[in-house]
Amino acid sequence: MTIATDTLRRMSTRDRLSQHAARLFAERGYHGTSVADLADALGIRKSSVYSHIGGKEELLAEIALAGADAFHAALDELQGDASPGERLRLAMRAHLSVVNHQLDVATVWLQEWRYLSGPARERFLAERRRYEQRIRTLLRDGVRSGELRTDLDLGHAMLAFLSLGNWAYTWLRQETNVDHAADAFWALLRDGMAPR
Amino acid sequence: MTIATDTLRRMSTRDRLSQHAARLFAERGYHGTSVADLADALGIRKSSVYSHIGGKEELLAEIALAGADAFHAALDELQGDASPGERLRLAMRAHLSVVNHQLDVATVWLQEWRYLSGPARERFLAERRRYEQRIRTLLRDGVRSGELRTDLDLGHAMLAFLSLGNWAYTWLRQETNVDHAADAFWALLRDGMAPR
DNA sequence: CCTACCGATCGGTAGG
DNA sequence: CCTACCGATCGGTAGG
Repeated sequence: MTIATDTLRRMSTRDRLSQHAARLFAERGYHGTSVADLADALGIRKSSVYSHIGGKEELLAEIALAGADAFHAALDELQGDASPGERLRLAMRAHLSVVNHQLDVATVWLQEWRYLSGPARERFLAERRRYEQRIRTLLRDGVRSGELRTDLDLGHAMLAFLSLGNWAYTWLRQETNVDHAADAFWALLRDGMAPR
Repeated sequence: MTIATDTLRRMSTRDRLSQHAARLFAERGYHGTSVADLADALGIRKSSVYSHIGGKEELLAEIALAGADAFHAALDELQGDASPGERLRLAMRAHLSVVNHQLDVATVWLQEWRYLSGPARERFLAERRRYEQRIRTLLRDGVRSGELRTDLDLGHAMLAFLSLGNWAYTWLRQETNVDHAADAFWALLRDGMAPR
């Protein structure tokens, strides 16, 4: 997400550090971004960055978990009274919306997390598994309601759903109408490419 | 692809260098892999690596273009006498087969290419566009044959097909039956998740 | 948030 | 493929 200059000025140095770190990790990769690059983005000395963080990997962990928060929060807002099929359409909208509006954080969540180690890595993987389970549950509910076929393989269906949602970080652009794209993707997954 | 030790011994140093570079770039990322890491993998000194390459980025370019070769070659082997719908099923098999059997090269092709610069980057992007066009043509042929719906959005359909194929590098494992997974994916894309 | 500094490592070259 | 070496940069610390 692009942040206006006056908004950045009002943010705390710590928050600006996270913003810039997400952007640079997404653009150049975690290993392609130095602490000096982060300091330059903030207009301070490299050593001063360590007044705000314990180490570089701490930033990576924070951003990866911010990605977890964003994707889970988007699912939380789904209408509980909509049909399961409808909720799946809205889930695709929610997912693509996070990818589009928080592309930096989403890119770290999708790609750079692999450089995490220790407990932060375990926490990340747990959040990702939980997200996958939530999508799987929505699909299962769709089968139960009769909107999806009874012989649907939930594992493959979940992988397909998330493949469409996740790979979007490679081609989504600011000007893309994400709701339109999400509806088209869900319609494709639901109805298939063959004539009905 | 895992290479047997005796096979590695029979390969030229240059070829072993490419093998190890693909593996390390895929595992640790391009910026997370040093020339010293490559030298260690070969059991030689860092400076000796430069007897074989002009620079680190040259290896990245070579591996990324090897990915292009692998994906295009897999498509080349498609049966021309099969129906377009059947060719799409085989194209998904071909794509997943490359991802599974050349996971290192595929990972560089899918992820690490973004650290390419200059002409190598342009060549990569041209190959990727050409690959996307080949998939799009297969889909168009499917519409023409009547196997796919006439109102199919070829852009979204191509993105969906490649999303399933590309994201597979994150979850495919050696023991996965890729032909089975590819057939399941293509059946899902063709018939959809809703009952027919 | 600064100056000053640390040992280790970076990609790469010279010359054999 | 080696020894020896280059200047630049790495993540990080001490002490103010």
